[in-house]
Amino acid sequence: MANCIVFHTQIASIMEVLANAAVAEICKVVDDDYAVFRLEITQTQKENRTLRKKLQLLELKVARERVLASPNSVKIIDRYRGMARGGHLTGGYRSFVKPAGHNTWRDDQPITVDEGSGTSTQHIIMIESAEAAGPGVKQERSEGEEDLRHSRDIQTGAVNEPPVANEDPTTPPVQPRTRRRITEVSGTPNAVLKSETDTETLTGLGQLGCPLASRSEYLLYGNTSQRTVRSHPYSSDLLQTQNGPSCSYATETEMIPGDMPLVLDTQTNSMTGDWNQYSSSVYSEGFQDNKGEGLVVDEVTVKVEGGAPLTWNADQTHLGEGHLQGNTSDFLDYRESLETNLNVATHSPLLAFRDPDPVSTSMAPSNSHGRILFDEVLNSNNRARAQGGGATSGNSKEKRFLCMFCNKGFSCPQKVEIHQRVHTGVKPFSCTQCHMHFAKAGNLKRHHMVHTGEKPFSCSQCHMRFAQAGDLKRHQRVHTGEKPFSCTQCHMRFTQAGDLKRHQRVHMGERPFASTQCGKRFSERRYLRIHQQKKHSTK
DNA sequence: CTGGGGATGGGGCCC
DNA sequence: CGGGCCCCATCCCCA
Repeated sequence: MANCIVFHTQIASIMEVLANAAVAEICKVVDDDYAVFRLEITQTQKENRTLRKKLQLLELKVARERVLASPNSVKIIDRYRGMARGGHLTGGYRSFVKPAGHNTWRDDQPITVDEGSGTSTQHIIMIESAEAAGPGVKQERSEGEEDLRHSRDIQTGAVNEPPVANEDPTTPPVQPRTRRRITEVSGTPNAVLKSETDTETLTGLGQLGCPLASRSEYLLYGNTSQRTVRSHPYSSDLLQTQNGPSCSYATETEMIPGDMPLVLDTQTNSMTGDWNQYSSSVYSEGFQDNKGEGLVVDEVTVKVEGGAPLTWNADQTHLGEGHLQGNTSDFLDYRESLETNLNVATHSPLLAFRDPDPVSTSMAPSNSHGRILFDEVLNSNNRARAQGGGATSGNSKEKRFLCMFCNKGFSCPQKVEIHQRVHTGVKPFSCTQCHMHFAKAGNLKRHHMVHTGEKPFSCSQCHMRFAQAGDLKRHQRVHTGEKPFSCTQCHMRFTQAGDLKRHQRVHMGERPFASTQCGKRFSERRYLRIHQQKKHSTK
């Protein structure tokens, strides 16, 4: 019995020793592998850092070479720079900026009053062809001395506080603080787009490493998104890291994507009513030139060639609900497209500094907008074709001017500028007799017939008259019986495409209009409206 | 739910 | 190059 006990004790001790040995072995193996793994990670990270630095150096070098080689090839021109230097920009010019369909106007919305004749707030960015090596964008500082002062103002201001105008210190910051009557803002030189980059405007570019493009083939036409950063409440953080007042670009190391403030988070307000915050920061240099003050514009005179000056009175603040119901969703759709299309987002003013992905943001040396655009253009052709709009080469009329929002190609920069109003919501042409605003002069002219009652198109088969030829054409299907739009799911045929589309909701069971109160959904907006009216009357 | 007209948005072409 | 115009698509509203 005693032997048996001793035997069991021995077995137990042996097993314990074996178990300990096994655990030790396992631990050793794990530790070894872990150490190796960590070592590999560390080495990879070091390699990445080294390569990144090399890449930056190379790009900087190429950029400088290009600046020396071709000083005139890329222009981002502020036609108002001269005004700013002359000290006449205390009020700035206003960008009449509104997201398409944003159905409320605020007094402080900046206003742009020009047609695509080269008198807009936007800038042109020329982009190198895909064949050219290295980044091909140079950006001309546009604010000039005004901007430098602005930068200093921000830098000396309190961190995380929005820029405050000096004109009226009694007014709370960010609130509209001045009311100005602006006239003849469109009287700026039309030749801006053709002007050459002078040497003065190159100041600071060497630091920026934003190169000039030679033999430019594609042009992106747009805004400088760094403005978004500057007007952002956190922008002072970014600005304070800059090397000099002439440089408004932060380098990659300065603008750590992961730590980057999400501009859109703030600007999301713009989608829910504070569009002005976005529009001012991105599109209105007047805003910048006024050190961030929110501006109130009472009245703007739009000079339209051959016509009487058109005025928009800010007191007529609201666009008609009916006119904008659809457009609101248009803008939201656009925003959604930006958010779901990273390629677009990288150069969108909305999202230019939003991307927290260090890879995408590090694409650009110094995070320069130009490089982002450059990268974008390299990929633009296929996408533009996919979007059905932008053939950028191979056409009889080469469309080498690209929209910076959707990459659609146009044959000349003015067309791009006009087209980009689709995205920016800029509507420089205002009706003198109502609140309506239009992106194109022709649309305003056409709209004018609403007020005059002019209906030059008369039906030959009935008494009906129409203001537009297309309306007459559409009407004549009533007489001809032509119903070119047929439902694929039933026998129904329609004279209008919209009728077919509306009808197809019957089959789809689509109910896109939901009540915000009870969530009940309707196939058409009017049913929702009726429902809400009923709810309202029962309260 | 359909028919039909009013009106705007926006691209393209022409002068 | 810029303006004007045409045209199509689309939305909206009312009957």
